[in-house]
Amino acid sequence: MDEPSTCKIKITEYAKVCPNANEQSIEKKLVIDVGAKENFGLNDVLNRIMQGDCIEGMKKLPSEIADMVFIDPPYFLQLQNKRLFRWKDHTEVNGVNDAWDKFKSFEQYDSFLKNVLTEVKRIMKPEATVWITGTYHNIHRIGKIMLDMGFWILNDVIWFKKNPMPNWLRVRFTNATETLIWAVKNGNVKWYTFNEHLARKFSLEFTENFRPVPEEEKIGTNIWYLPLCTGEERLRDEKGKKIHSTQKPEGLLERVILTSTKSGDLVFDPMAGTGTTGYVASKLDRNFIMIEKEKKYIEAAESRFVKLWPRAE
Amino acid sequence: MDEPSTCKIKITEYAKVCPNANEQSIEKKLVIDVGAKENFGLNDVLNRIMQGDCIEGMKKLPSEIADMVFIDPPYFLQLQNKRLFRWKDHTEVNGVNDAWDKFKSFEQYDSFLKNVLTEVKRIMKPEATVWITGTYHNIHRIGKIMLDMGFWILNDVIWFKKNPMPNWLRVRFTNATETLIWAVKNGNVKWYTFNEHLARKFSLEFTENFRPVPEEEKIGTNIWYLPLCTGEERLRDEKGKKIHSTQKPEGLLERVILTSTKSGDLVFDPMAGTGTTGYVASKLDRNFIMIEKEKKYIEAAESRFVKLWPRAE
DNA sequence: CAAAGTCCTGAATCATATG
DNA sequence: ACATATGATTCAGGACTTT
Repeated sequence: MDEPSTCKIKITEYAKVCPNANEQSIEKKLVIDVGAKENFGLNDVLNRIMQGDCIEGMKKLPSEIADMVFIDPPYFLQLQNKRLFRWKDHTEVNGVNDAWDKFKSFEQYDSFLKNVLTEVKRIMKPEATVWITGTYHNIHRIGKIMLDMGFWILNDVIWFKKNPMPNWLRVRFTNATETLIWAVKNGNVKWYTFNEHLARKFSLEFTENFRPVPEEEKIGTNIWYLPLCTGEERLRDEKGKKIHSTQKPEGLLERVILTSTKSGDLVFDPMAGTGTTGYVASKLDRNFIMIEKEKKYIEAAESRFVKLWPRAE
Repeated sequence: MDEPSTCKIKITEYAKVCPNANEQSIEKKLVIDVGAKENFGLNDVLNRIMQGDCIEGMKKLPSEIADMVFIDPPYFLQLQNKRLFRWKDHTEVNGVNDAWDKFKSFEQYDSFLKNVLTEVKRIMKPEATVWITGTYHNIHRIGKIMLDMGFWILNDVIWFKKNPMPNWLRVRFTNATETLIWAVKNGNVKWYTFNEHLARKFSLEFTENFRPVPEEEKIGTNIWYLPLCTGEERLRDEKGKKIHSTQKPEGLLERVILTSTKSGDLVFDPMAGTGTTGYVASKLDRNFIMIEKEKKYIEAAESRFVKLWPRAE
């Protein structure tokens, strides 16, 4: 809209930050090891992915640098190693079974999230906002921790999935939603960014496909109607296997970023996975800093940026 | 559907339970004081409202009697009075400001809810389910407590309000949802009641508002699209002032009761307010036990039952 | 080439019975 | 406590295949 682009980084600007950038090494330069320095300045990490533990990485970052933080933590699904088959074709449902989603106890999970949120709070600018995703497995634990830490919740935003996996044993409602908590550091923060006209647009996008919407009805509600991450967008390996079991759709990040940041803002993601947050941020003229531990996810993220950013001359 | 009506209580049956029932005193007999006895048997309280403190009342009830429990607790909106008026009900400055929603701290709120849930768990039959409502102010605290207590969450159900109060200051998304947690006592419970065909029906109503009605029913997703409690349904005093600031719509209780109970089941509500739970349960051929402290709410509830139940001969 | 049909799969705490 | 077999059929979106 009418926000000025203050510090947009594309490859030419990016090269200034990373002076040794060249055509052959661009993929390397996107990534910086968390252990590379004692502490990182903003220019060390701007529009880069820090490879390593997120707590360690965050502790090395300056305070009050991020305009918005997006956190997609492990959900701690506790699937109990049960296997679920589709009767029709005897195929097995490929659920989340990653090591990073396993915790020994609620206490351990809570402790991890509290440590994350403590550093996140420090890294946030005074007027910054934070988004965090979850389902009923984890979102309540997170919300409770945030309230206890003084975070002030602005909204619960409901992601209503267009194409959820149906509950075909019919023992529950089909779980078609995820919840995003949107919050500021405390109740005194008033000047955070909220682009209300875009919130309206996203809220009514699906309604308007089906019927005319009266003007008075055009409010930006806290429900987003979006499909899962599938098709071309889903990152897969040579064998066609999905690289990350819970890759978020770009559309979700677009909504998060467009409603809660301005052009040129700095978006921080401490658990980046395949880098959807920074990738979308960059496409939308925002800057980013991301942290991710697993190499295979980082490599997938790199492949996205290589396509996005033209090579340096 | 095809469930037999096992122990439906209308006024004639009710008179058997309360042998001194007669035309003049029916309204009194609906209510029983929590202090009336040391302990209550099922027949003492079946289809009656216990007047008094809910913890005290629950402690006097037998174990494992309820097939389903519905809890509409205080939401604890009071942290910073300035913000409240934006978020609750139709009135602008005159939102929820009731004594029952005031707690001194998160700890006090948590403690209250934990005590409630401890008794609720005891009162639930082994295969019973429990519903509890909230917004982002309180639902996360409740969810966390429930998980810690071993409750096993089946679903988050999102009540998407047809007519939420618009956020006219445009500083947040319009908060158009409330969340209901639906749970069993622990993860081993498998034979709880879930009427999947009705879940589908309710889910379809959402769809109907946004697109042409499909030929076949959709899956039963965890989103319900319902208006707030307004109009005729809203209980008001002589001056037209609403009696309860957060009266739940009957449609919400219909969905809760129809999807998770069978005809003849016993529904328990420890914080009954104006008695919507028992009123709807009774209309749907379920039995109820309710507890409520405030006399003005109980009188409003009585007025509903007087209309519902014909006088005894 | 368009249209229609097939196949696969998704953050899922999805059941029961028999060894 | 595991592991395995059985049972009996959900849906939207997208990629792919066939007509």
